Amino acid sequence: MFISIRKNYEFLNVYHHGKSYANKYLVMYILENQKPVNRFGITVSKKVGNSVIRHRVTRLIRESIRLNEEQFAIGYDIVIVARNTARGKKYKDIESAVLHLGRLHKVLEK
RNA sequence: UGAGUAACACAGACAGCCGCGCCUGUAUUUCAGGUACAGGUGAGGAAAGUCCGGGCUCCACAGGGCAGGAUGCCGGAUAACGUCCGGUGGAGGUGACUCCCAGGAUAGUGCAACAGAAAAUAACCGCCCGCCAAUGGCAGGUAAGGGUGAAAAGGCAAGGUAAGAGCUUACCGCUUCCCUGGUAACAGGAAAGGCUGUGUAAACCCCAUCCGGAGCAAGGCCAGACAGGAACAAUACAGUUGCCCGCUGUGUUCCGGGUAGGCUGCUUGAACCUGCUGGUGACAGCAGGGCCAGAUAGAUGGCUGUCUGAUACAGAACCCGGCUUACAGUGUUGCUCAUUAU
RNA sequence: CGGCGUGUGGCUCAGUUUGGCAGAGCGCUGCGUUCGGGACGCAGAAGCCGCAGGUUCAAAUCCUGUCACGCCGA
Repeated sequence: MFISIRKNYEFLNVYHHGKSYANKYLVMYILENQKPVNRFGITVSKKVGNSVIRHRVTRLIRESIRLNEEQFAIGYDIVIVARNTARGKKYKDIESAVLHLGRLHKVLEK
């Protein structure tokens, strides 16, 4: 499993000093961390829905990262924020949104 | 067959591949731990809302009084409850059945808008009688009638009367007492009384019963970091809630500085399943069986295939008993009513 | 886990304590005024008081449940 960002100050650091791109379903913040690994964080706000819907979106994003982790360049902190429109979407939609944002950030190696 | 009513049950399943948390075992290693492999296990009927009750932990092993809060027909169940069961009374339904915060208004206080004479110690119109200056006025009697209102001073009939009136009587209602049945609420019956009083207690209140406070971020252990200064006070301050008493302890407040960790509590329980017994029932007892989540930014997911079609509400966070609310689609059983056939 | 508050015309708020008529300002519509507009004056419309049930003769107000939003503490 990938290494996750856990503490609130780490999230705030990425929000304040990182670069962001967004598409229809997701927002991706990215910041270089001078480490030999990537760290990922997932944020789903209460506006997206109730606990079951938020958890579902979190799982889809996590699965997308797990299956595509080797494509990412090394040495970044990456935070993915789900938007309201992400509720109820299928796995293929979320995966393509993640890969699209990765290409915008030019961190995908393929 | 149709309509209805009540009580339950399910909440997608199976197979393959790739992944996650926990436990156990084996191997390895830098050995309070990490990694790899194998096996086992892994969200709900409401996990939800947090509306009640309890366990557990700490605070004087938990005290007294006032205040405050909750409950409210009777009996029972339970660890406890505002929950449940069985009755009583009332309401709805042809019925099965369902619903009801259902104590006290002669303990006291308050309120009853508008209309109406009057909203609670009744005389506006009307009716009757008397007097006078007589198509009118004054004094008195009268609650049968009128109109107002949500509600009008027991209802209705007969007797009675100047006109009337529980003034008297029959029936009904109410109150008191007695008898019978029932643990009781209450029901049935008999007698007496006089209708001296309406409604509201989900108005204040009274009565009875119950309630100490805080909450797993409770509480305990380990490791680590830092820097102290000022003010107040033993008639003070804190520990526990609003207040007082009692008890215990010695600090409290402000400024500045530091603090991003780990372990435990953490799941064997007033539990669950099956059967028997007792009880109308809630429930209780006995026997047997197995262990059935324990995460800590938070574990159940993705893809493919089959099953007509795969879809509702919704995610444990210390635990348990209830209540309330949300919910696609199904299934089972009992009972009631209507129609038809035999 | 514990506690508090707010839902009323299109918008911002009173009224709830002590039950009986739903109000104010801005905005909107019409008329007047002005050469025209603004300002001003006059008149008017617009609300099942978040939802459901109950108590009461009568509920925005009292009681119960529920929904949404906001805030505070650990």
